[in-house]
Amino acid sequence: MLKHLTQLADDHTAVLADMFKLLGDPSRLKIVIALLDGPLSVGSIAERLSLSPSLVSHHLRLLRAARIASHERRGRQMLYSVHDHHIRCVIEDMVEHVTEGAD
Amino acid sequence: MLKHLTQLADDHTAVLADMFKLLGDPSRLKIVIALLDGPLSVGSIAERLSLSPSLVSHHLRLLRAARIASHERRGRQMLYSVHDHHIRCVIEDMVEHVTEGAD
DNA sequence: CCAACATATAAACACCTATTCATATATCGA
DNA sequence: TCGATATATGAATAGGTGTTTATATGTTGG
Repeated sequence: MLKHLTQLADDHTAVLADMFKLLGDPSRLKIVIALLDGPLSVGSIAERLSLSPSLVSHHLRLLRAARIASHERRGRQMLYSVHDHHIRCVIEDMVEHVTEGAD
Repeated sequence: MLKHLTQLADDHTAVLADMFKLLGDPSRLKIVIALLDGPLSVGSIAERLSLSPSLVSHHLRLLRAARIASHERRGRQMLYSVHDHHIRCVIEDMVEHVTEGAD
């Protein structure tokens, strides 16, 4: 178990940073937040967020590679979901940080 | 109060994304993690992480602007600290996501 | 005031990445 | 199988960004 964050090895922090970087793009963050509400197809995400299906697909591939999103085929479409609940915690904590910061 | 993350306006998610983007750089993330252990001067951060003081100063300016870090003068050096506790939560949650993902 | 130290700032560069456009793959209905 | 739909992939590009180098600002002690 990890007691102090300072014990993190360099390559671990690199992986961590990669995760944060993925959430650091507005389009991708919106996609993740949309997925938190429940599984969605590529097309419905694109429509909701006014993004091209191609762009959404690109982003989803990265999110999948980082285990942030998972996918499952449903007919001719792909249903994407958020892989685990920690992502929701991460985002909610950051929302609190931002809203508290607003004086 | 915010019930669902999907209620976030576009400009709010943009601010959120900016926060994540800041943690998305390895050097900056290491700086933040180092600061979680307690206040540090620019020079000591640079020494600890083997980064140039100039680079550390650059990053700290961005972290300050995002209210992730705060600073206070102590003699001729500046003591930097993490602004609030949510940042620690965010990072710890992400650590859990990453370590769980490793099968 | 002056030298030494600590931090900040500015410009420049190399690298990365988000987006678009075009094309490919895959699934279903007829 | 064929056309239509849904998603994925590849190349190309424009804009952004981390890092370095050089210089400036500010603080302490003499």
